Parts: sequence; structure tokens; C-alpha cells
Amino acid sequence: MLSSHFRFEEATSLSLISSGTLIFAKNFFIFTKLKINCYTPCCDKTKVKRGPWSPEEDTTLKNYVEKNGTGGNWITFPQKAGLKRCGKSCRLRWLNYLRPDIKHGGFTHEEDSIILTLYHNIGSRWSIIASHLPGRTDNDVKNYWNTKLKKKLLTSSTTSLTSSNNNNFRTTSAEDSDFYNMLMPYNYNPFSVDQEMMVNQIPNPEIGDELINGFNFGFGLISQEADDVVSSTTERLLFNRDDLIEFQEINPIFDYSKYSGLMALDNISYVP
DNA sequence: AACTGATGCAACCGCTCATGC
DNA sequence: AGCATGAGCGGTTGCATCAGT
Repeated sequence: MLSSHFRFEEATSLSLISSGTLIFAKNFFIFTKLKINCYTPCCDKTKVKRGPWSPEEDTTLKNYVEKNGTGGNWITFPQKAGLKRCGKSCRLRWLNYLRPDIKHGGFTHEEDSIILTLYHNIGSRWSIIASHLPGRTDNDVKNYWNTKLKKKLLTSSTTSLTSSNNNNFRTTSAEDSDFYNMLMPYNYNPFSVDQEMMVNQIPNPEIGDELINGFNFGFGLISQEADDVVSSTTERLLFNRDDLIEFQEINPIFDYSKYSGLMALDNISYVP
């Protein structure tokens, strides 16, 4: 049994522009496609061990993988390796902790910069972001963002606002200043020319042009035909260049040339 | 020293995606 | 085309540790 339907919902969008100003753009209508389907648990949770892994379990898992590989099937892995764990738990433990190429320890300034750039461009696609940071896992990056980087970003922007009457980035500490320099447009481009740059923003005329540049997390879809465009697509949309050109024909205010390549949209804001 | 709230991070959960039949 | 299954993802939770009182 599989069914799906669409939903419009009112939402609040957090926008951060390059001057460090935080703006809440209210009354967006977020368009989401909902799917309702059957979900089959991967294992019987009453029969597997849960919680933190013991050193013995780690050794068993590591030894087995080093000798035999993962076998390409994590569901049957615990039985073969002699572990009383869920296959998903084994996979997670290996990928996030036991893999030999995992990098532990603090993130560098350069890594911060890469995370910020990618988060700006593609949002919380942690696996994609992690793929640009050798040795880092999606879980690592996600935790780092949620516990440190996000706060650092907000603190830094607040400091800038309170310490400056103009758009200069005068801050109260060298650390904040360095962090702000990192937020300025930089040259890091995670995608090759062939892969094309992914962008996920459409400027929203309801908010104003000043939000188009810099760190703009708000976007809108404009035109009466928006509903048709949206309905013909699926969630996690990826538009190619032809799509963008077509999109511009429908929405003259949208300048596709600003978006060289693919555009990823999870939620599409709809201005009725 | 004892308590309490904050923080960091490993692990889990629920879901979608991809693939094969 | 539709279904079943396993892999992978992102959000959330639980718990150990830390810092402050």
C-alpha cells in the first residue's frame, strides 16, 4: 500500500544575509509532498543488543570486516560475524567509528569554511557535505554543526550587529573577526565544472533584493503557474539547465543565468 | 562535596531511495 | 507496474561528562 498527497503549510524561514543580519521571513507557504507507506523494521528489537558498543564487540566487528569485508549485506552481517546487534547498528558503528580512515578530533578552520559553504548551497545534506571532508562522517559533521558551528555562527553575527553601525565586520574578538572573514564569499567550489554548481535558492521578491546575495536561506516561487511547476516535480528536486531556462520563461523575474547548473529544492515556497 | 544544568556525541528511529524480481 | 528488501539519510534521543554554583 503506497499513497502520497501534497500539502501546503505555513512556515517561518530563517534568513541570514552577508551583513550578518538575521531575518525571519514569515508567512511562507511551504509546499511539501507527503508520502505514507508501510515501514518494515529491519530486525526484532527485542532480540538484539542496543546501546553503547563494548570494546569486545568493536574488536569482533573490526576483525570480521578486515578478514571478510562487509559482505555487501548488513542485515545478515551480525549473524555471520557473531554479533547480537541489528545490522543497521553494525553498519553505523563501522562507518562512523571503526573504519580505519576515520578522522577523529577537532575540525580545522578550512573544514569549517567548507561546511559553511556547502550548508549555504545545499542545506543539511550531511552526507554530501561529509563527502567533501576526507575522514569525516555525516554524523560527525551533523553533530559539529548542531553543537558548535551553528552557535558560533549566530553568536558571531549577533556580535557583529551590536558592535557595528554599518556593514563593516567589526567584531569584539579576533576569533569572531576570523570567523566573519570565513563567512565572506570565498573561492571554494566543491563541484567540478562538469558536475556543475548546486544552488538551492530562488530570490523572493516579497522580501527584497537585498537578500539575494550572501547567505540567504529564504526563497520563493513566483507566478500563477507555480503550482503546475511544482506538481509536475517530485521532492528533492534537481533541475538541470534546461529546466531553469523553462522556469525563467514561466517566471520572468527569475534569472536562470545566476544559477549555473543544478538547483536543488527540498521545499518550495509558494506565494499565492 | 553535592547538586544541577549545559554540552557533546554515539546511537537509534523512521523514513526514502535504489534495486531486483 | 508493483512489490519486497536492503542501504542510506537526516532528525532526534539518551547518556556520559563538564562547568558552574
